[in-house]
Amino acid sequence: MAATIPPGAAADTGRNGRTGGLGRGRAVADADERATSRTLTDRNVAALARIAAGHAPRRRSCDDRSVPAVARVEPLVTARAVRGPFDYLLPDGCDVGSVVEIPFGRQRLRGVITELAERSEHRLKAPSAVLDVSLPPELVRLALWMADDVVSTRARCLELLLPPDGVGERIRLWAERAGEAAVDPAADDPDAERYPGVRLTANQRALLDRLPGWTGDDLQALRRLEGRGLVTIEPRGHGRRPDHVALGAAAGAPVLNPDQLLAVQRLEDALRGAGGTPGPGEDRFLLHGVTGSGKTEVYLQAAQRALAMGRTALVLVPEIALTPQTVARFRSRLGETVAVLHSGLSKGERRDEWWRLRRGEARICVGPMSTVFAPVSDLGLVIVDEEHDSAYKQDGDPRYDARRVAAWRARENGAVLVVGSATPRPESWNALRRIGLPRRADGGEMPAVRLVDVRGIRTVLQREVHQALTDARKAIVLLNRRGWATWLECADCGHSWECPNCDVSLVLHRGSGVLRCHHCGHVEHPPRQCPACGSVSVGQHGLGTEQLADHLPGHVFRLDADVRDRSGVLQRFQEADHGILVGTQMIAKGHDFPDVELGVVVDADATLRFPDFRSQERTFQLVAQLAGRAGRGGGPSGARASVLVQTRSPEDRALRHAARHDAHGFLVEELERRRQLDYPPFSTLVRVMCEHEDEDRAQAAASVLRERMPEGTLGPVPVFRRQGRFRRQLLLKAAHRGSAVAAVRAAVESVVGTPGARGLVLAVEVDPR
DNA sequence: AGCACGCCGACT
DNA sequence: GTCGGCGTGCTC
Ligand SMILES: [Zn+2]
Ligand SMILES: [Zn+2]
Repeated sequence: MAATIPPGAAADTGRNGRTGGLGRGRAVADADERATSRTLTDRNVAALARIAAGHAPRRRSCDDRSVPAVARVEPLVTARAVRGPFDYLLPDGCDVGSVVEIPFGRQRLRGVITELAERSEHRLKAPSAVLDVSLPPELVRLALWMADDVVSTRARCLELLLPPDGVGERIRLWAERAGEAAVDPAADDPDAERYPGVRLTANQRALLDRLPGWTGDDLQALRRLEGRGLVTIEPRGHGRRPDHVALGAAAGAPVLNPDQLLAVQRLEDALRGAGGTPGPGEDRFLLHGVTGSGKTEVYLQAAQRALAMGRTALVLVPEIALTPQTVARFRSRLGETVAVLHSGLSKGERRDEWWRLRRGEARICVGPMSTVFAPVSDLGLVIVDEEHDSAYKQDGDPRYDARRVAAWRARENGAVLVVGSATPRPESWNALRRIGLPRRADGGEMPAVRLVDVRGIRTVLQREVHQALTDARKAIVLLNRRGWATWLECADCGHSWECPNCDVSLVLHRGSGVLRCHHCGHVEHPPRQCPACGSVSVGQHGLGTEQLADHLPGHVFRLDADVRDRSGVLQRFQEADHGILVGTQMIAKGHDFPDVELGVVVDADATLRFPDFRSQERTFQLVAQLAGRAGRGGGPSGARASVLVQTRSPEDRALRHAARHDAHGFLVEELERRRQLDYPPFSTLVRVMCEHEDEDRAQAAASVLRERMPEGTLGPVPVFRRQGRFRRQLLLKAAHRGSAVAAVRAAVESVVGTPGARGLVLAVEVDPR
C-alpha cells in the first residue's frame, strides 16, 4: 500500500486541515490505522535487520525503482546543542515537509522531515505519529537556507514557518433542514403555506427559516426538531477569522494618474514574463514614490493582475499597527482571498489563516514580518511596503531580515519583487530596477524644509522655531528620547545614577515617578539627595519627550512607548482642530496628517552623530519621512506646510539633500561614499557579540573566538554592560557574504560546544542595523 | 531541551 | 556513609 504512494504525494498538497492541526495527527498505532501501522512495524523489523547487515532498506515502488526509506528529521527544539538531523524510518506517504512526532531520548517531540535518504548508519526508530500539518518543500528549503544565512538553527527557523502548536480546528454544531422540512416550497412566495403538512409552532417555523446555520441558544429546540427528523445537526469546523475594519462597500478601482499607470504596466509586463527565465534583477523593482503618491494603489492593481494569472501574492508592511488599513483596502477590492498573518492574532486565528493559505482558499497574505512565511504556492508577486523601515529586522534569535527573505522567496518562485518607499535604502536603489512616482496623487506640493542652526543657542527650541510652533494651528514635533530627563547628576560631587545591571544612566520618568533603565527595565525611586555627598541639588540633564511636551505652547498630545493608549492619542490629534503632537520616531510612521502645517525635528544631531555608517541614511530618512507626513494641503489659507530641522551641522550632506527633497542626489553620493569605504552594499558586515556575567570570561571567549574567525576580524571591543552581562564585540567586514557567514558559523559553533562556554551568550548579526 | 550519568563537598 | 550540586554528553 505504501509502495504505491509516489514521493511528494502527501507532503506537497495541503492536506485536509480539518481534522485539526498539530497535536492531533494520526497516531501510527491508533485504532483505525491499525492495519497500516502493523505492516509498517513488521517491515521496520526487517529493515532494521538489513541496515545492521550494511544494506539500505528498500521499498518497491510501482515502477520497481528503489526509493528512500529513511527520513532525516529536525526535532523542533530551541537548543543549539541539538545538532540534527536525526534519522527515522520513513512512514508511509511522508515526504520532505511532513511533520511527525518522534521518540527522542525519552521525550516525544515534533519534528520536520527535511531530507530523505536510502540508508543510515544508526539503528532507526519509527516516528510515533504523522501529523496533519505539512510544509511545502519550498518552505523547508527556505528554513534551511535561513538557518545558514543568519547563523541560527534549522529547528528555530522551521518553527517560524509552522502554524502555532497546540490549537486544533474549532468545532461547532451545524444544523440543516431535513426530511419533510428539507424543501421550503414557499421560499419564493411569502404568502404560500410554509412546510405543508408539518405541524409546527410559530417559533419552530422561525427556527426552520433561519437554517442552515450554526446552532446557538436554540440548540434544545433544534434537537427536538432533529428528533422528528426535520433537522440534521452535525459537528463541523468553524474557521476563526480575524476581525477586519470594514471600509464601506466594495470599492472600484480609482482612475490612475499617468505615473501610476506606467508603474502598473511595468509590473504587469514583469508578471507576464515571470516564471520564464528573466535576467538577474529583471523582475525586482523599487517603487520610489513620495508620500501620498499612490503606491498602495499600484500594489493593489499589481496583486489583482497576479491573481488573475492564477498566482498568489504577499504584501508586507512594517508593523502590526499598519496592517488593518492595508488589509481593509485589499479586502474591499479583492475580498475573501485576502488573509492576514501577524503575532497579534490569537493562536486559533493564526492557525486558521495559515490553513486558508495552505489550502489555497486565500491567495494573498497581508501583514508584517511573519507574512513573508505565508504557506502559499504559485507565488507570483512579493511586495514590501516602506522598505526602508528597520522594523523588517527581527531582533529575536533567528535574526532574519524580512526583506531578504522576501527577495529569496521571489527568486525561488520566479515571482516579481516590488519594494516601495519614499526614502529607499541605498542597497535597494543600487540593486533594483527603479520605477518612480514623483508626484503626490492629489497634486499637492512638498513642504518647505529649512535647516535651523542651533549652535550657540541655549534654549531647547530656537526662537523662530518656538514662534512657528506658537503660530501653527497643527504641528508635529519629533524628539527621539523618551522620559523627562535622560540623566541625573549631583551638582556638588558629580555623582550620576546608573543602572546596577547595565552601564547606562537611568532615565527620569516624572509621570510614573521613577528612574528607569531603558535597556533592562530596572526601576528605582528618584533620589531626594546624593548618596555620595548628601547634597540635595541633583541636576536633571538631557531633554526627553515628556519634558518637551511640558514646555510646548498650546494643546499638546504626546506619543511614545510610555503612552498607554497610543491609537487614542493619534485619533484625538487627527480630529483636533489645533494642537501639537510630540513624540519619538513612531509619530513619523504610517499615519499621515493632511492638515498639519508644521513639522519640527528638535535634535537632528542625535541621529547624525550616532557612531554607525548608516547614520547619514537614517538622518535623511528621518527628515524626509517627517516632510512626507506633514501637510499635503497646508493650513486653512492653503499655505505650503513647512518643516524645521534644528541642527548644529547645517552643512551636513544628508540634511541638505533632505531639505531639497533630493533622494536621488543623496543616494548617489551615499553609494559613492560607501563604495570608497567598502561598506555595504559593497561588503558584508558580520557582528558577533559575546556576553557573560563574568567579565574575564566574556573577554576570554571573545579572544578565542577571534582566533577562529576569518583574518581581518576586529575586536574584541568592550561594549557597555547590559542586563548584568559584560559584552565584547567582534566585527568582520567581508567581501563575500556566503563564505564569511559560513566561517563565522563554524567559529561560533566550535566555541559553543566547548567547556568554558557555560553561561556564554553569543549573538551573531549579519548586516547589523 | 530534557534527562542520566558521574564525580566532589557537607550533612543525617 | 549517602544526598545532591551541576558539569558533561547523548538523543536517530
Ligand atoms: Zn553628590
Ligand atoms: Zn539596566
